[in-house]
Amino acid sequence: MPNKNGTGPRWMHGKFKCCGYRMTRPREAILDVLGNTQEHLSAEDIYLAVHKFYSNIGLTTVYRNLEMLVNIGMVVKFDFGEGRSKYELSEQYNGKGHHHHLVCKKCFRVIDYSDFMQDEVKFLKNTVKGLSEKYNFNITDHLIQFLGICEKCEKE
Amino acid sequence: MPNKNGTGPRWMHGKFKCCGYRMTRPREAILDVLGNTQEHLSAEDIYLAVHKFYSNIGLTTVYRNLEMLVNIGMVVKFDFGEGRSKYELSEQYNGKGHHHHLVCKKCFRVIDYSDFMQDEVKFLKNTVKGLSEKYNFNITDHLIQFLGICEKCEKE
DNA sequence: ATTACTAATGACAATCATTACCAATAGGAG
DNA sequence: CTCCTATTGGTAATGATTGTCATTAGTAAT
Repeated sequence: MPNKNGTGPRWMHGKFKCCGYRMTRPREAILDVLGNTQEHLSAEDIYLAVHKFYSNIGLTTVYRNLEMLVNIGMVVKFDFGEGRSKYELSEQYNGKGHHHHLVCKKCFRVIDYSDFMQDEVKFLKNTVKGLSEKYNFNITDHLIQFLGICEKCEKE
Repeated sequence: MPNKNGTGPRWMHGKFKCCGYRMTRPREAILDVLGNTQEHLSAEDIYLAVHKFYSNIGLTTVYRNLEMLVNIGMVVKFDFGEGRSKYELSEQYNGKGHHHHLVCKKCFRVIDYSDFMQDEVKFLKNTVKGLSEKYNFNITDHLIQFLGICEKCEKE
């Protein structure tokens, strides 16, 4: 599984070393799983996927590495209100680019969108600058999410 | 404590009946606590506050009622990444009006802001309409949050 | 007021995601 | 190849939230 069709985790061996981390099999496997899906995976989803190939990699290790990957900015952690976190590669690595989510409050289905970004950019530019100054707050990220009822749930 | 300085929970006796719910002491107390703070409270915070006045109200009841209040739209539940949810009265009731949050990733301090809303409104108008149509998604809410490092943590 | 019906409660146990611990293992610099 | 120490895996612990169930208390109708 590692390096499946050449897109494997060779990406960031460099990045890891820079940050003082070692490249290990669990890390390789976790990044591979995240790199080969369009879904938003939970820690357990990732554990199960990884487990098929390396049955000795433990859930604890998956959690630990996800935390580390979030810290160095390679992975983003989301809470869609399901009671467990979901993870995806950050926008430099995920092939989706900058996007946000539509979340169904009923079934928790998540739709990625990257439409209307010109409006968002305009809005953010002003707002981030203004808020940073007014509140002396070093803004590094934003979270934009639209909640509601998806097409399927609406019909029921 | 109920009806402290006249702002008590008489508000919504009507609302409750409409929805088929009964007005009970725990509900009154929970709404009172939420109505008399500017903080973002956890279920346990609320339990402790309520407990001072009515020591027989249980934590389970607090959870159950918060869930119900969220369902009927009187309370909003937030996840700021601390591992437990925070609650506040929804914007019709909280006296703050429409606002969003600046969240410190380090200490989890939360700053409410309601600045630059004209930019937000413009952005939302277009985007909500466009997304609803494109994805056949009935958008009822949005979540906008800015993350970063607060003034205090920046200094450390 | 009193009654009767059922929503709501409180105490406790159970669940489930996430973390802490610790002895054993394995990157990788030299 | 060796050594140092980051990393691991298994298990136990934690902590927020939810399920259970017998008891209590709103409230609509009498």
